[in-house]
Amino acid sequence: MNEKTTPKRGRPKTLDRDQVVQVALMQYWSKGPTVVSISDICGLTGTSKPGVYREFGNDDGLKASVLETYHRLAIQPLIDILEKDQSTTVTINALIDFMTQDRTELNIPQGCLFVMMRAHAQQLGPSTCNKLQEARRNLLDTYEAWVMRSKSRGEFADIPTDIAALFIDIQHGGAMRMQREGAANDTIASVLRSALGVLAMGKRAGARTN
Amino acid sequence: MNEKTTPKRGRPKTLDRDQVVQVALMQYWSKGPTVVSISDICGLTGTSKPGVYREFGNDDGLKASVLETYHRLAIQPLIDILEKDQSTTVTINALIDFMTQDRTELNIPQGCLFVMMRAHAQQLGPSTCNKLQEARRNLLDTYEAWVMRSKSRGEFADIPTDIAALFIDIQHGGAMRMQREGAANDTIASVLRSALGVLAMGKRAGARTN
DNA sequence: AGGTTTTCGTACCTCTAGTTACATTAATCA
DNA sequence: TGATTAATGTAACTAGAGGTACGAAAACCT
Repeated sequence: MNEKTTPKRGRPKTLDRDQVVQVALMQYWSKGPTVVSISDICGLTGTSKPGVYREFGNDDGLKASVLETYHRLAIQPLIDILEKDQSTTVTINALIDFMTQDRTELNIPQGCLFVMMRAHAQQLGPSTCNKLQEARRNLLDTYEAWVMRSKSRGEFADIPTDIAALFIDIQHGGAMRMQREGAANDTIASVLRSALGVLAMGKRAGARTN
Repeated sequence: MNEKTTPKRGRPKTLDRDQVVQVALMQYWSKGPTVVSISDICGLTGTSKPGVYREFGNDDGLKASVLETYHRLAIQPLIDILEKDQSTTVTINALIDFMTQDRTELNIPQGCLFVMMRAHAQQLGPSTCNKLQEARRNLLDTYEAWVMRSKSRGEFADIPTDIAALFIDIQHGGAMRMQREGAANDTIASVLRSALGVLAMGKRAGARTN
């Protein structure tokens, strides 16, 4: 049910929801989610403010929609890498390659909108924050599932699963932030190799129990 | 020269610069540097807005002053740990202990103002950004110096110095962000042990050259 | 054609941020 | 006492943000 019914009554809609989301997405991603105003987006899309408010309710609604789209667009590929059943080291390398792609030649902004939004959560509305939490849980769960599969193959270091997931999350965030601040992708890749390299296999000297 | 001359001429100053900086510091630290307004700080310190502007020039000036104070207060101790000549593992443990102190019982906000400011750099003025860069270079240099000393003692893993410094920076930022988001200090410490543990000694299996 | 329905966009509102003009106050000096 | 100096704080201003009231427009149905 709830098929996109096409009621022919009334003035036809001209507002292009997807376009607004796309433009907002690129703006938030390239300039920061708290720096771009609704008016900016209206100007860039040629829509009116009431149009945007009719479609998304409010600022929070727009940002939440954008985040949803961003998840499909930029986070899912990362998840896909983790869910493909490959050896641990191959997956790690794929992750690194994915994170350190050359963004300029793909016309994609540097950094990660999800990571940026997390850092600006204080200035975001409740729906956006919910979606943020959701996305985070989703990612952490994916990390954990991957770690557990890796462990079952005996290919993973002796680190508690939840800790490992948080560790990966930190490296991802760090890489995205470095990229955003202009670091060379080679440099970022080196750091990631040093960091994620630990996860594969080897027993490490036990860390202090403290 | 330029001793704090105490000219008795004119109306005596009542504005307490240090108090304003302290209050602003705590506000920025606990609520985020871009969420607290000048008016808020005026309200909390009982000073007038023109008073603040006379003293700091503008928002940017106040934030820059706060960051300077924050550096002395919260970053220097971390630097001190690194500059104390101790074995690599002892230093690492000291770093972890320092980062995962219980903040609530010390009446110190969670997280790190410096890390937060970096994430909000787009919304900060030029002086603040300069001080931010400066502080970052200072930290990275300290990391590098420590790494080199560790290496010369043969106590450090086979990782390029600059990469190691960036790696440490990421772990620090990650830990501070986790703390801010409410993670338990024990959890954070576990992640840090897994992460920083790599730095000490052992030859690791060479990461892919790619 | 005239009513109905749905969307449109101009022009506004409110609120808060950063910032400043200016008259006032409180001290010293002559 | 009155001039000088240096600080004070009230009360504004400007700009831009999020958000909305409301009449016009564009389709349909009868």
